[in-house]
Amino acid sequence: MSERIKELEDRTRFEPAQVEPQIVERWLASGLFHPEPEGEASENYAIAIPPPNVTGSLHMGHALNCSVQDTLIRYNRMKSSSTGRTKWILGTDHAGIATQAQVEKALLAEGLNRHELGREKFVERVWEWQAHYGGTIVEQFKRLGASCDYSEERFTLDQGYARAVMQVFVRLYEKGWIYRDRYIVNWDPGSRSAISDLEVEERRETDTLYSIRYDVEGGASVTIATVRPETMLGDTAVAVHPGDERYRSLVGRKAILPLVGRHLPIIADDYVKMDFGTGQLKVTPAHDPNDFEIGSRHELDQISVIGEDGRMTAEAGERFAGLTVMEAREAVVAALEREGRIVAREDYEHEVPYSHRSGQRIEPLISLQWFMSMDELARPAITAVREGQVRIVPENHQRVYLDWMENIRPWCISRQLWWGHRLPVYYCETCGHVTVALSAPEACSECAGHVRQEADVLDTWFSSALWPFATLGWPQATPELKAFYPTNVLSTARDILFLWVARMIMMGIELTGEAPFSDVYIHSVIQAPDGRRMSKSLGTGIDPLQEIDRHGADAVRFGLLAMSSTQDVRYSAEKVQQGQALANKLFNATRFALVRIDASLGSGRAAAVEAQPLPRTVEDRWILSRLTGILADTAARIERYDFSHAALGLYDFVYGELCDWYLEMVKQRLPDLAGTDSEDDGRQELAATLLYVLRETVAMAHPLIPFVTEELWRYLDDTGELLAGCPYPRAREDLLDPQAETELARTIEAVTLVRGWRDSVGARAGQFVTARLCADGYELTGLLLARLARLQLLPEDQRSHALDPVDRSPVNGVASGAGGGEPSAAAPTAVASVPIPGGTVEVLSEEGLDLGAAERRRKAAKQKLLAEIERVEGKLERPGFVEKAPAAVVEGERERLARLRAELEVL
RNA sequence: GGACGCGUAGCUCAGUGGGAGAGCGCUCGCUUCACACGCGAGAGGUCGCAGGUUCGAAACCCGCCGCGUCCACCA
Repeated sequence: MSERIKELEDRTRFEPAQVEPQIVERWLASGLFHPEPEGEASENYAIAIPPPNVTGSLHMGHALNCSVQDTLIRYNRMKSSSTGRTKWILGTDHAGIATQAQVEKALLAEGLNRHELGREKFVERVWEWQAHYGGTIVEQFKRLGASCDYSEERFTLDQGYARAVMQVFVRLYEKGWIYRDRYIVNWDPGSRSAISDLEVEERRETDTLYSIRYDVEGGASVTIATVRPETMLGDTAVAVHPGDERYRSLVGRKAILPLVGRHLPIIADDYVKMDFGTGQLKVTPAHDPNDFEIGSRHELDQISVIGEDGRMTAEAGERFAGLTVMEAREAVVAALEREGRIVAREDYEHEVPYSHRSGQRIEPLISLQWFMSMDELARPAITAVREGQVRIVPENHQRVYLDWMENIRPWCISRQLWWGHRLPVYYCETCGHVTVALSAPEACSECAGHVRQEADVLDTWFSSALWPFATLGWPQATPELKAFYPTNVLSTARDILFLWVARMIMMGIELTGEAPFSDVYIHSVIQAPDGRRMSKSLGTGIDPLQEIDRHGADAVRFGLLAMSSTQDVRYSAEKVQQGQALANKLFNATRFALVRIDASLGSGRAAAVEAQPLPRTVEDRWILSRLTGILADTAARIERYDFSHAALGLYDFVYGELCDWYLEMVKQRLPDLAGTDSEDDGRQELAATLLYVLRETVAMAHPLIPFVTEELWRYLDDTGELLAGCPYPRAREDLLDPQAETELARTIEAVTLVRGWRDSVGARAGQFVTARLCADGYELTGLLLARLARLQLLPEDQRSHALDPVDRSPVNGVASGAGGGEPSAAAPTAVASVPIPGGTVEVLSEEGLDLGAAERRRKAAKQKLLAEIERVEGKLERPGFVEKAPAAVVEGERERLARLRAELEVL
C-alpha cells in the first residue's frame, strides 16, 4: 500500500481546522489567484469585490457574498483554465464617516477631540489606525477560501486611486455637472456633516402634534399644526391651498408670528393638503425640505434658527439661542402656553429621519454644499439596463432600479469630514475666484491672491463609484484594464443598489464608455434565525468566523449558499451542518474507495486513475448516467446564479445516489487485501469507473466546497496539481443511459419496500430472509436486490434468472447457495409475499418473524391501495377528463391504475 | 402611501397545473469490514384565509390576513 493512501486510511473524519490553513497556504503559493493581464476582457472573467470598510470585520453578509463570488470565480477559473484568465479584484474602502467616527471615539477615550489635534495630525492618526486595525477583513476572506487576487490589493485612498478620483471631479466640473449651491440638506449633527438622501433612515416614532394659533393682522387667526414647535421661530409664511374656499379671504394678508412678532405673508400653494388638520400650514424654508421648495416658489426669506452644532442660533432670538433643539422645543411650548396659543395637543405617529451613519436625528438645514446633477449621467445608465447590456438578477430588481433612476435627484457629494478625498477646489482669499484643478494653483489666476483649498471631502460613494476601473489603473490604459474591464458580474446585497451599483454604472459609462459589468447579481439578505435583522446592536448577529471554527469553511459556504434561495432568508444552522456532513461524507467515500482500490490493485492503481470509465454492470452504467446529469445541472445552476439548488443538488447526488446506493452496490466488487488474487476479475475496470466518478464529483463540487475537495485531490490525482487550477468537468452525453436509470430506479424502490417489510416483521438487522423472487425486470439487478435487502434467494420459480455469469457469480455467492445447495423436491410454500415493482418477493421462512405484524401491515397496505385505486378511478371517470386532458396524461393514469390493480392482486 | 419577497411536516425551506418532498428534530432498529458529523425503517401536512379560471389548483388570477425588506417630502 502506498504511503499516501496509508496515511489517509487512519483519518476517519474530515477535520477542517487542521487542513484548511495548509490549503490556503498552497493556494496562495501557487500563484493561481493572480492572473497575468493578458488577452481581452471578452475572453477573460473578472469580478470586482465590493470593497469592505478597511477597519471592518467579516459579517454574515460578507460571508455570503464571498461564497457567491468565489463559487463563480472558481467555476470560471476551472472552466476556462486553458482559454482565459480569471481575476477577482480585491481591495478595501476608506469609508469616510465610519472610519473617522471610530478614530474619534478612540481619541475621546484619551480625552482628545479632532479639533484639538488639528486636521493634519488627525488624518495621520487615521492612517495609523488603519495600519493597525485595517486589513483584518482580508485575512478573514482567506479563511473562507475566497480566491481573490491578494497580490494586488487596492485601497480607495491609494495615490493612484486618488488621482483617478480627482480627475473625475475636474472632468465633471468642467462639464458643468458638479456645482456649488446653498440648498437644504440632511444635516447629521453626529458627524457634523451633510449626508445624502440614501444615508437617511426613517424610524416610526410618536411625538406630540401641537396646534398653535397665530393672529392675523386686522383680526381673525390661523391655526397651524406641528410636531416641531421650535422651528416656528424660523417661519416666514403661512400657506393654504389655492382652491380652499374657507381661506380665500386670508390670502395676501399677514399673520403675526407669536413670540417673535414677525409678520408672515399668507400665501396659496398646491402643496398644502386641505384635509389635513385645519388646512393651514406654517412654512419654515430653512428647516424643512418641503417648505424650502415652497419658499423658492414664493421667494420667501430663509431664516436659519438651528445651527450645524444642533443648537439654536442667534436668529432664534435671545431667549432661545444656544439651547439644544429639544430644550428649545420645551421652552417654545412653555412660552406659547403662557400666551394661551396652544389650541390642542395630541399623540402623533410619524416617520422621523435619522442618520444611518451616526444614529443621530437629522436636522434639515440650509448649507453651502457641492452637488452633482445626475440627469445626464442617468440617461445612458437607464438605457443600458433597459436594453439588457446590464442584466439585473433576479429580474424584479430591474424595475426598482429603473424607478429610482428615472426620478433621480442631485447628489450632495461634499462631506464636512477630514478623512477622505479633499475636493480639488481652491478659493482665492482675496477675490473669491474658484479654481478647480488637479493640483493647487500657485496663486489666484484672476488677482494673484492667496488660494485656499476647500476643506470638505467627497462622499465615500463618489470614490467607490469608480471601483471596477480605478482599481485596474484607469485613467491610464493599463494592460490590466484591457484584460479585465468591463468585469463580468457584480454581486451585492440590494441595500446598496442605488448607493453604489447605480452610480458605478453611471460613472462607468460616462468615463470609460462601457458599463462596468454585464450582470448584477443581488443576493439574499440573511436574517437572524428569529426573522429579525441580523445586527450587532440588536444582539442578533452570528459571527461567521465562529461558525467556520465550529463547522469548517466548506460547511459555512455550503450552508449560506443552500439557504439563500429568496429575497430574505433566515439563518439556518441546519444547512451549515448539512454542509459539514457533506464534506465529511465525500471525504469518507473517497477514502474508502482509494484504500480499497489501493489494497486491491497495488501499483495498478495509477493506471486506473488515468483510465476512462469502463462500465461492466448496470449499476456502473447507472452511476455514470446520473453523474452526467448532475454535472450538467450543477454547471447550469451556477451559471444562472441558482446557488441554493447547485448546493442542494450536489448533496442529494453524493448522499442519495453515490454513497447510499452506488458504493453499497459495488462494495463487494472491491475486495480487501486479504481476499485478492491476481486474476483479472473486473477490479481494474471497476476501479477505473469508481475513480472517474469520484474525480468528476470532487472537481464539480470544488467551486462550492473548495477545501475538502482540494484535500481529496491530493489523493485522487498523482500529478501534484492543485484542483483549483484544473479544468471543470464536462457532462458527457455518451454516458447517459436511460435504460440503466429505469432499472435502478425500480430496484431501489424494491429494496426499500422489502426493507420496510423486514422492519415491520422484526427481522434482525443482519438476518438473511429466505425468499423467492417472482418478478420481471430484475435480470440484471436481482442479486443487488438480494444483497441490499438481505434476502437469500431460492432459484426455483425465479423469473429473473438471466444473470450475467461473468459479472455476478464470483462476486455474490448468494445466488446459488441459498438453501445450502439442497433445494427440496417440492418448492416451499410462501408464508408472506411482498409486492415490489413488477412482481413480488415470496418469503419462504418464518423463522423469528412476527407474521402477525406482517399481516397487519398487509391489511394496512391494502386499505391504502384501495383508496388510491378509488382516487384514480374517480379521476378517470370525471366528466371531461378523458376528452380534455392531454392523451399522455390520460394514458399515464390508466397505466397507473393497471399497476395498482396488479399490486392489489398480489396482496 | 408605493414596490418587492415570504406564509407547505415541530423548525428551516424545496416543489409552481395532473401521484405532497428534503435537511434538522422526533420514534423504532442497527458498534453491518468508508463515515455514529454514520446506516436502515417510520410517524408527522384541511400546502395562511376566502373567491375565481380549469376536466383538474399547493401551484395561475383577484381579494383579504400575517411576517419581512426597500423606496417615498403630508405638517
